Amino acid sequence: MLDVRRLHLLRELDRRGTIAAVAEALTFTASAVSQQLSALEREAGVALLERSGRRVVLTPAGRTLVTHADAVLERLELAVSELAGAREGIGGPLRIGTFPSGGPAIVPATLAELAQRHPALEPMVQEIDSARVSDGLRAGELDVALVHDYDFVPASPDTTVDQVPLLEEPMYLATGGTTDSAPAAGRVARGETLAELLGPWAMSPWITARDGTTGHAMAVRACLAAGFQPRIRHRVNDFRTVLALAAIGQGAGFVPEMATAYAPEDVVLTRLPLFRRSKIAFRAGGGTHPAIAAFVAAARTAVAPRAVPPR
Amino acid sequence: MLDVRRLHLLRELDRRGTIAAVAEALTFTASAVSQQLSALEREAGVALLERSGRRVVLTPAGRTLVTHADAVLERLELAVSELAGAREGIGGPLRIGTFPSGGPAIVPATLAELAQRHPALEPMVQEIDSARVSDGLRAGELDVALVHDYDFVPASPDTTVDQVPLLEEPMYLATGGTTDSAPAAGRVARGETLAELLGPWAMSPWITARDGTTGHAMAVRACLAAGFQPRIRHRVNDFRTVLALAAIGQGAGFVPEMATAYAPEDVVLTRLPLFRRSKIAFRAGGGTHPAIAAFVAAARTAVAPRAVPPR
DNA sequence: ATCGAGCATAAGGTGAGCTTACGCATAAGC
DNA sequence: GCTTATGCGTAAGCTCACCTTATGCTCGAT
Repeated sequence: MLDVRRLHLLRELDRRGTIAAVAEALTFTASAVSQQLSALEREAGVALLERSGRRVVLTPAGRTLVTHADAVLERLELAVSELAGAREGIGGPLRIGTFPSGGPAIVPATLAELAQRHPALEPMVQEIDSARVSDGLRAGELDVALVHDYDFVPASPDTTVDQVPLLEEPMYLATGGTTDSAPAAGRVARGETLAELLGPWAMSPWITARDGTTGHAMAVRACLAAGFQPRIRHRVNDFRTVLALAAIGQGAGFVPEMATAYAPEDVVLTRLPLFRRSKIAFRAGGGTHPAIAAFVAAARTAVAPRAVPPR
Repeated sequence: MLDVRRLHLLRELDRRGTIAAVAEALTFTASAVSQQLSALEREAGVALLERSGRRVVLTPAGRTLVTHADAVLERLELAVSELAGAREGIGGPLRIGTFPSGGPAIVPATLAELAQRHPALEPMVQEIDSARVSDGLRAGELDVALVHDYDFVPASPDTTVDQVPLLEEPMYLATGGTTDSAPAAGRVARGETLAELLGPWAMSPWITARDGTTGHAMAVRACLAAGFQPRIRHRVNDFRTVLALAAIGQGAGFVPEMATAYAPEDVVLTRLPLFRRSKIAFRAGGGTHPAIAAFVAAARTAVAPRAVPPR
């Protein structure tokens, strides 16, 4: 019988790319991982990896074996969830990951709701980039996470992670009355196309999230879709800072609806036909875990009435 | 993560009923199994077994966990099969179980076919009662097995074992010309009902397979369906012996079509609307294993043209 | 050319998991 | 009713699988 712990290592190798990274993620030495993968190859009787430069890559046989590993581990996760359901009461630690802007807006309300319903639960919140969430979930550093994606930035499909929708917010264009190169017209009416709404700000400086984030990618691609390449002047992730900068005429930026509550008086907000979708992610098979189900329910209550209705 | 080896033990406990039986089957001591199951309960955080007299029975949580164990182990079996497919060439030992009457008829022809196609394969044949086949497969003592069932004796469904049909044979009634209480009529025409065909022999002595076999159960139930309780005089499994006894007027018996090739001259054979279905069984998920697929193909060739056409 | 990253192997320590030994409870047998 | 056998659990000890440390090799980058 194939050793499932070793299959787990192979799966992580497929995801993370190097033995060293797998070892680091699972707090082993690289030597231990290398030895176990060698043992797995012996069990399998087929070459699963081959060296490529100073790294290793999976052979076709190795990659198909990873798909089986995914299936096995998902089923084990489901079993764990059902066992947790069989234990009476919901309690213990729950490791929650959240994208940074979820911190002030969604998380506190959710945790308050959760604490009221399940006092024995010990939530542990940790900010984490959406891109690193799936690694964190698989490594067991997280049990559940708030993530989001935007139009123009499709989330990469990942069979090891399940997601349920939580919130769908329109994005707003934040601009100031006295922007360097602002058009003459002030507020623009709703309902027009993205190109029409963003076009007037084509020559304006822009405020986006930092490079490498999905927010940054969204901003650039939205502007490209509107027909121009944005000149990015400021790169900040915090939406309150974005709003403050826009208010003093330092450029145009995108903010989600949630952040508009913090908008200064003199910022001009234009609703865009562009959406940010917040979701709750957890390990595939973990949806039936009572603590995770409780978190989902609490989050939905906390963001109500703006929540996406449960399927 | 739940330990899959322990889940395997739990599954075997569910199937075999006692820890001692599991230990015996997997060549452990009962103590080792007991300790591992205790550890599994600790992992699970829920009671999985409880004592009942001097045995243990699974709790509801334990039973649902077994269904997950089945799924996980099936997927692992599938993974092993695909790995074997990735290895070039088919070779190594193949442990084959067969019901006793399959020995002379099907097995040699299949093995000859198999040896011709895959000389590196080392088939190992072992007679085994159909009732014990699924235990043998799960314990790894067998890789593939010839089994059969009869009308009136439904095979118990078992999700851990997959089966493919091989052969469907009519059963024949074997009688002698001078049976103690034979009816006047000799050979009976085909196509009549079971009651009409068996009825004349209601008062005859009968020759059936030994108690506790499916062949015995089939005989009794067929006679009951025909409206009488058979008086069983001889209990032998070997169909050639059944035919010889019937020929000398010692009673009526059932034989499958395959056995009719060995019928003595003076035995009377009557085709019955009653069938024996031979199948090939293997561990769930093992159907894609190249050696098993090769065995199935060879067996089909060997029994052609009487084989059930592949689906 | 030098250095660092990444992987593999050798050698050694340690804990998980096995066996043996024993005790207890229950069911069966006389 | 007492004895016996069966089945399970715990205690103690041993062994080997698996991890760490140490070392070397290869490849790519500066």
